[in-house]
Amino acid sequence: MKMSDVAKLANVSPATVSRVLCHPELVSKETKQKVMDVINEVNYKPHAVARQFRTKATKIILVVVPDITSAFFSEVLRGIEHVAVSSGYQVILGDTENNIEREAEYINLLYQKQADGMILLTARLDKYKLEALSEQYPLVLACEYIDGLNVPTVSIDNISSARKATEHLIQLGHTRIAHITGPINIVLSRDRLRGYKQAMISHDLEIDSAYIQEGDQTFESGYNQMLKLLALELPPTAIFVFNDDMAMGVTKAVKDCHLKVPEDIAVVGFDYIKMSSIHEPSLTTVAQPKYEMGKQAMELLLKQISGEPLHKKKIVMKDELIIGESCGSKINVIKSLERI
Amino acid sequence: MKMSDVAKLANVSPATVSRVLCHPELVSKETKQKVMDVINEVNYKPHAVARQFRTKATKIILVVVPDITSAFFSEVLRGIEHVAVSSGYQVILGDTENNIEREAEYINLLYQKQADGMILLTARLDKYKLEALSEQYPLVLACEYIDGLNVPTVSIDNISSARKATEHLIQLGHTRIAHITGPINIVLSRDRLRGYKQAMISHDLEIDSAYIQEGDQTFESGYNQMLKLLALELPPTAIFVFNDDMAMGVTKAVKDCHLKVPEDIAVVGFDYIKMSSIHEPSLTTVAQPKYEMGKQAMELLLKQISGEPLHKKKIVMKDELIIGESCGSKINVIKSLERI
DNA sequence: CTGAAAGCGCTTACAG
DNA sequence: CTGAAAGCGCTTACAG
Repeated sequence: MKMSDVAKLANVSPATVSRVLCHPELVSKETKQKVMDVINEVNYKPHAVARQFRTKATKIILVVVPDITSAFFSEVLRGIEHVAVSSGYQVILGDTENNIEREAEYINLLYQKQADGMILLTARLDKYKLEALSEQYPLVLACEYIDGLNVPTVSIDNISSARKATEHLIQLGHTRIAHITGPINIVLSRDRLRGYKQAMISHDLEIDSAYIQEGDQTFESGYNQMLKLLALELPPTAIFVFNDDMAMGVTKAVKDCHLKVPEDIAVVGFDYIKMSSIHEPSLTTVAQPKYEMGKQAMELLLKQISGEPLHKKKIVMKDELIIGESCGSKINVIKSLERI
Repeated sequence: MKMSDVAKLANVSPATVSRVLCHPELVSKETKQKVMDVINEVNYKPHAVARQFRTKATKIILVVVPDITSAFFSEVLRGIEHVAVSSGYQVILGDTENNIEREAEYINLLYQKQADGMILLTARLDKYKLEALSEQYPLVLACEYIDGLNVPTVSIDNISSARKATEHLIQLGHTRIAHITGPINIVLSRDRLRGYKQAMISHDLEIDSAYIQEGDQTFESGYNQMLKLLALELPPTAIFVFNDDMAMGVTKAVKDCHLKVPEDIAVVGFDYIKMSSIHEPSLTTVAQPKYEMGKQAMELLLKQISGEPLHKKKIVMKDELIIGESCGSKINVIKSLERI
């Protein structure tokens, strides 16, 4: 059943059927009724691809994620999907499984006009390639970003949030504070490390390179890196960890060494994933507004698609230090005051 | 840049360019080379939608998920995506946020020929509607299913796995065994409840209706339902829980009542999500081969799309009882022997 | 307010 | 092995 069949049954031209569907305000009430009756009677559904082909708009956007099974990204994705669907867009999911080549492959979908725009939740590709791409197609970076890149981006200020997390430990009286970073080839890891260092330096605390270990984001690596730190001659009394998964691995390592969190070691994580409050002890951690970041990213993309000018290319979201039991402090929530 | 432009530059017809791209074996070596040179030089990418329109195949499949943020579904989804991408398909993500109407909306994408097929990870729609749909379009149910429905399905045998989980508790000597179900409008909940009852009856244990509580799958509801059970005059000594999220809520409730898992209450969960082994105590739980189920579902869908006859319409995957510390037993893994 | 006609960019059956 | 031509199902600028 196609549009011309509907037209015949309703005794109108295909153009009129199309107008009833796309621009009903251009059609007389009677004609509209007549056409709608036929459409409902035969349960006609317009052929989406034909429409896409004709209008040069797919109403599809592509979201590239480094790992869909991560509790963090799936929340962001949900925010994106929610806004997309309520704006009539569908979401193609691109899981790179942390593989840079797959990241590059998904970009082809844009060149092939399979999608009207793209949101990258991972930004490990070449800076200039991304910049060029962004000039040709609607593109938004979210969560991850690239320094000095002129592409619309939604993220938190990772440097300042890492600084605040570290300062929280300093304010509790700790001086031997370690840091487990994420993979150091990711900007997020470098920025959080920078925030940690800023806090240490501004409080005249020594940065001991043995206190800085690189993890790979997993529970296991948090566990292993913590064992290393505990084996030092002078182990740290507190640690700021790149993400909650590793922070949970850290507390496990502490327990396995017959020490206690927070009595012997204070721990701060990052992300405020669901498990961080269920975990025992519950984690003190930096919350990113995951769902909201997804929504903002999609809205930024929609603006680009519709050709609206962007007032702000960089949206910096507010983070929040959530105080759990893993540092032994009693305060409840320190909201970030900074805003850009 | 379109195909006819490439054709001009290469001094061939558009048909030949198309053949180079789609059926290179039909083109002479020299022509092929000449055309490929031009394609690379101008970086030509075929227009995906035009191709889809012409061939009546989108190379897109739709996956409908009740909740993308669930650790369980995101693993299944990853399995689907992996097979899809390596077969040249893209995945449109349909998150219903547990809303039946949104489930129905996504089905429209099939009627509008936006996708070549669909995998449903949720099956809450009308049975006959689904059966009719399955006759018209490639369709696979995975994880969830509908009794007596003649639609290709991938799942575990939930009744037998729930029976085994309950029997594990019985074998440890428990007689007062409770069960927290999932939302009872979902088949999975009803089937796991049935397995629980079968185990109790076949060991001549009384089924006390006060020992059966309905949860909503969340940590919080596991917590709340367990508090109810512990408030009974004669509380249970063991409990089989519909899923791991609720099982973690259960152990939290037990602790908050100054009791211990497994010493005072033994707990069995379901799903073997990542957290269940990190949790303390680690959970005894039923593992479903999540990733593998996703792969199988996609392969079943691909067969339907390519018109291959299906030997088996129902694929029943093996489950496995993972023994953690939450029941106090020492055995390691009881593999299910059943297979269909 | 409505219709006739063109055309979006490909692929493929047909002819040579 | 290659080309000319038709056509996939819509939408929209144009004419009336």
